[in-house]
Amino acid sequence: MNIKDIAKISGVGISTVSRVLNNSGVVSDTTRAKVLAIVKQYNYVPNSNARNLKKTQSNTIALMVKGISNPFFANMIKEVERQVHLRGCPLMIQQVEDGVDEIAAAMQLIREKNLYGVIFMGGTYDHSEEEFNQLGVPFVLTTITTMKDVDPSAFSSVSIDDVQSAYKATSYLISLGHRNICFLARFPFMANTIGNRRLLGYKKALEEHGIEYDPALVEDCEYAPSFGFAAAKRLLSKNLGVTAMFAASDAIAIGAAKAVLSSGLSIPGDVSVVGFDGIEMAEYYHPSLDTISQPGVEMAHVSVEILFDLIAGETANRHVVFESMLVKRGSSRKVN
Amino acid sequence: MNIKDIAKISGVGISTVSRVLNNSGVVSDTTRAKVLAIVKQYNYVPNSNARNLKKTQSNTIALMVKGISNPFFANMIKEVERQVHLRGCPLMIQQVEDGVDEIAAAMQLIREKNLYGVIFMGGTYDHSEEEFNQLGVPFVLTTITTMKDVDPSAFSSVSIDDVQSAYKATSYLISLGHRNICFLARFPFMANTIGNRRLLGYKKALEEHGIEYDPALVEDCEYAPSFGFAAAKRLLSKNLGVTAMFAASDAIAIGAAKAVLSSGLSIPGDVSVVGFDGIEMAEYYHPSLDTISQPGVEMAHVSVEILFDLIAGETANRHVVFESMLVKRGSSRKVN
DNA sequence: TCAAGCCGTCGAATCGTTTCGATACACATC
DNA sequence: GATGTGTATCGAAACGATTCGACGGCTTGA
Repeated sequence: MNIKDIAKISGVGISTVSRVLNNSGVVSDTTRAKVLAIVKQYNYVPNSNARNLKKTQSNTIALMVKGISNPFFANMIKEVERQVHLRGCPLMIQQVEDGVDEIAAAMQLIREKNLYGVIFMGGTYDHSEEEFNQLGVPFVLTTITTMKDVDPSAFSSVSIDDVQSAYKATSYLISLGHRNICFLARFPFMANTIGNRRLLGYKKALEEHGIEYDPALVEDCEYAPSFGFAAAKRLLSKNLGVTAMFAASDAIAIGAAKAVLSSGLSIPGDVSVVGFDGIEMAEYYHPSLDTISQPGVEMAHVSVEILFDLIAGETANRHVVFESMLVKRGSSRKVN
Repeated sequence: MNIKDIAKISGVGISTVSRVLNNSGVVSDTTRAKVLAIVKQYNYVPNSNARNLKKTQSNTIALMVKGISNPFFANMIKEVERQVHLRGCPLMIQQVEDGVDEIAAAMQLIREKNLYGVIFMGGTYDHSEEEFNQLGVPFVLTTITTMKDVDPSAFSSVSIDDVQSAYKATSYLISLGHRNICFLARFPFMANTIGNRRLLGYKKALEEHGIEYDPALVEDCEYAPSFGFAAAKRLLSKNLGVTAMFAASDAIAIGAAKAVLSSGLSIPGDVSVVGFDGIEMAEYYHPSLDTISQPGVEMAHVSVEILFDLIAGETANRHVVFESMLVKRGSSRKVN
């Protein structure tokens, strides 16, 4: 069943059917009604391959994401899918494995599928302005840090201020009287990752309060409970008198908390713990974990909004920086 | 840059380029090398809209899923994406909102995009054999229950035995001496959902051990911590002398555990808790939660495998039922 | 009455592939 | 030298949509 069949059955020309379906050009009301009836009757759906071929553009949006199963991302993906779907577009999701060039992967997809737009989510991008520009379709960087100094007018982005957020968390712990605060995050061998940016905030808070930075208090670990657990175990075994832990994700915090609790220490009695992200599980941990919460759903929502604005012809790139929120639930306490 | 350009630059015919790119037909080694060099030089990627149009079939796989952000699903989705990607196919993900007809949504996508195949993940399907058959492309049902009695030869599926798994968990708690065991799951107003199937197993275990089934011990709640928390609170307030809780998901179990712990009761001292799924967070909860673990990654893997077998021409449908595993970690204890 | 203008419609060309039938050449066979 | 058999290649016709230029018939005003 194709447009030709519909045309024949309706007794009109092919182009008339096309115009009815696309609401373009002029069609008399009677013809329109007639055609729509036939379309409905035969349950006809236009073939998007043909349509996209002719228009040299598809309505598909691609999401390039690092780590689909990360709960914070999963939540954002859900909202991205919902919003994109709401706008009548299919969503293609591609996971970017470590070591894969995200832009190159997206380029391939764009050329192959004539994509409508791309959302990049998570990770650190080592790309120049030209590489971004080569994409040739609208795109938005969501919760992404860039290694190279890219001119902000060359792309749109949605993020939080990682330095400031980590500063906030660390300052909070310091204000509670903590001095030996450790920091758990992932520090790959490159600059300006999320881990490094949060480390900057951590250091800044220490410095401002006259606390010397001790590298032994910083542990490298991936953003998952098992790694947080191991990292916290390593830290505790160093006997540095740690009274507080700040983790760069709730998943890490949960693992770290487990390490603390299973060592017979209490939270927040012996060790205070603050996480990052604001995932639901952290709230239902026992004790409920304090955290720096990111408005993931809004961030996803705005990302899609910006993308479709760009698609609609908006030329000015936008950079939306959301405010993170320190959520106090009871996994930290005052010491003296 | 299209195939015509490549042909012209290489000094060969269009069809020769096509044959080189598709490894079909005969092409001399020298010509092949020459063409491939040009393709590489110009970074040419065939337009899949044109290709799919001509072949009236795309290489795109669609995943229809209920609740992307559910951690158990998120983990499976990750593996599905990886496996599909590995086979060189793009993955389209569509979230199925409550009340939406999954098959109809898939149908639309199939017609529109000439899909290669579809994986349905999660939920309860109220569809007849004919409706499934109408899809017209290979498909696999993963962790899905069906309301209608569909002839098993009409579809492929990957699942665990929900009745047996719930039976296993309940029997375990009974063997530890528990009598007042409550059960938390979602019971929508329809038959044969996952919740209902697990309820069957729960009941069967009770019956076999001569324990009378008490509806007051069963609470309806969605598969998320907040609902588990609320449900457990409700239960505890009934003062039924509950000594054990069996939750139909780890997310529920985490919420329920929180309710128990924050009521001043201990786990497993006062109440034993057993979850379902085997997500990472449950292991790092404190105490680590016992659970019925499903091999999600393998299930995802096998789903993709079956799908591609079907695409490759396999005609026999397969039903793979995985074994669930009772994982004991310390959130249950013996009572007398 | 006729030219001008508008409305509604049509058909043909086009998008970038795949694929089938045709062709051109080299070489062996009789 | 005519015929047959491969091998390597080519061109043209699809696939199913969009869109532009053209056209027929109607109204309108001079």
